[in-house]
Amino acid sequence: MNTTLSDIPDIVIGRLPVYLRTLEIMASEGQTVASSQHLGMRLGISSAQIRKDLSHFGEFGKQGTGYDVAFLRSQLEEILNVNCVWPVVLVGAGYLGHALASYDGFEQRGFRIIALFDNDPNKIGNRVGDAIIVQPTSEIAETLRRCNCGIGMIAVPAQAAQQVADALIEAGIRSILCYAPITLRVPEHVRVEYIDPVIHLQHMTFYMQQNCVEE
Amino acid sequence: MNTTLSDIPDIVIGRLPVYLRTLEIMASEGQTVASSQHLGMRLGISSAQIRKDLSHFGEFGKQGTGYDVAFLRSQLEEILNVNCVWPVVLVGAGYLGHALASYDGFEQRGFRIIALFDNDPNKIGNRVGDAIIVQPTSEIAETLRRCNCGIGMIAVPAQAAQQVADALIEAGIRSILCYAPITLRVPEHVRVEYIDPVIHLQHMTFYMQQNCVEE
DNA sequence: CCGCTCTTGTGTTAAAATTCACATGCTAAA
DNA sequence: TTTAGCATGTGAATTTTAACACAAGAGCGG
Repeated sequence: MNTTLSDIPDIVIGRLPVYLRTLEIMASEGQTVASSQHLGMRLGISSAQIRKDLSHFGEFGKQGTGYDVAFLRSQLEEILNVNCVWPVVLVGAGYLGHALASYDGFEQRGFRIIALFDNDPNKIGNRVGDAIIVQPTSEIAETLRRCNCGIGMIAVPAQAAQQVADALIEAGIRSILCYAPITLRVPEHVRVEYIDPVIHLQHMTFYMQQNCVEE
Repeated sequence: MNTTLSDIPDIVIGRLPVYLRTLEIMASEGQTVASSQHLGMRLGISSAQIRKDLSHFGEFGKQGTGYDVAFLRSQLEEILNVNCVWPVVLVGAGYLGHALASYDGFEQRGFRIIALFDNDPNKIGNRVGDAIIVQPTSEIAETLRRCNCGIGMIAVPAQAAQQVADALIEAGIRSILCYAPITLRVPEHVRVEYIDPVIHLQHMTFYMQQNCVEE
């Protein structure tokens, strides 16, 4: 650990949440220590990569033993800034929006959906999940400001997604997780990540011959 | 193009679906040609990378003009094996399973969910989406064989996911798209990709200071 | 036909990511 | 205490990925 945070490769950062997720599971299984080799086997990556990744942030292991699961977990939570709960707003109250708003896996891993927006008058006012009421998209800006919320998720149809992104950006969003199958145009200071299952499926079919029927 | 398909880096393959998706959108916008620079601007990557990626598969462009959108699209569809419709089975009929089963964006991009499984007796027999009936998980093997289906999606809670994956593998699945927040243990010949929104959110929060409240 | 502009495809270079390999140090058992 | 077995952290080597830069070709206006 002799570099500044901004020098650490983004690809390394991208693996840390996977390490953290695995440590959570191992903790729930009652395991108290984990070697880089053990972790690597579990994740299908090399032990050297895990050690090198972690070494960017400090020395968390003990020679001859490995890593203390609880300790490394807390260190990773701190590094990733998830030893707390981040408010997140969600736009889109379709099937996907419902699924996300109802998902109970966010809270324990650092996130809480605090608002759900849609511009369908039939949906506005409906309750989704335990405590979320669908609000009109016109209230995005105010909610973001009031809750000091920097993260948005977009779960609207592709043709509406850029417009929604623009509204979020205008309201000061800093990070967007986009489920719509498009690449958003955003200013430099806004980070966007994408989830599109078809991208993954098409990646898979490249390696699959045969078995493709119809049309 | 002087290499075999297996020599092409996986990271290159991973970008092709993004190119294809963008070409589909451009086509729907009425654009007939696209230069690598134009495409690169739109995607936030360099034009050189796009040209180099495509050059693994052939020469699709025209100097001075760029690429014909319809032609490049059809070439990419062929390369990715999505000029057809792949049958896909889905396991898990919770909120997420409903969202996926109801999503109309699969069909036009090469995939059709042909079966939905769950082991909750209260869900079995229910209709989801237009034509899908929830079946018991015990029927996975037979359905896979009957439909000659090689792709599965897992949308069950984390603690059930490995068991579901094992059943799919036992039934001869070749690729799995896993929405459960765990890393699956699978044999060499089975390809797995993962979708976990929290991984993306935690990647984002690394770069976000402040604004994290509570707990 | 000429000259200018544009864009591809690719050889080369540069940068980034991963793996190797080992000195160092901890643990446990005898 | 000594010895054998492990596992870390990290420079160095290797492999992979991305960027550069340009010759060659196409289009277009005059």
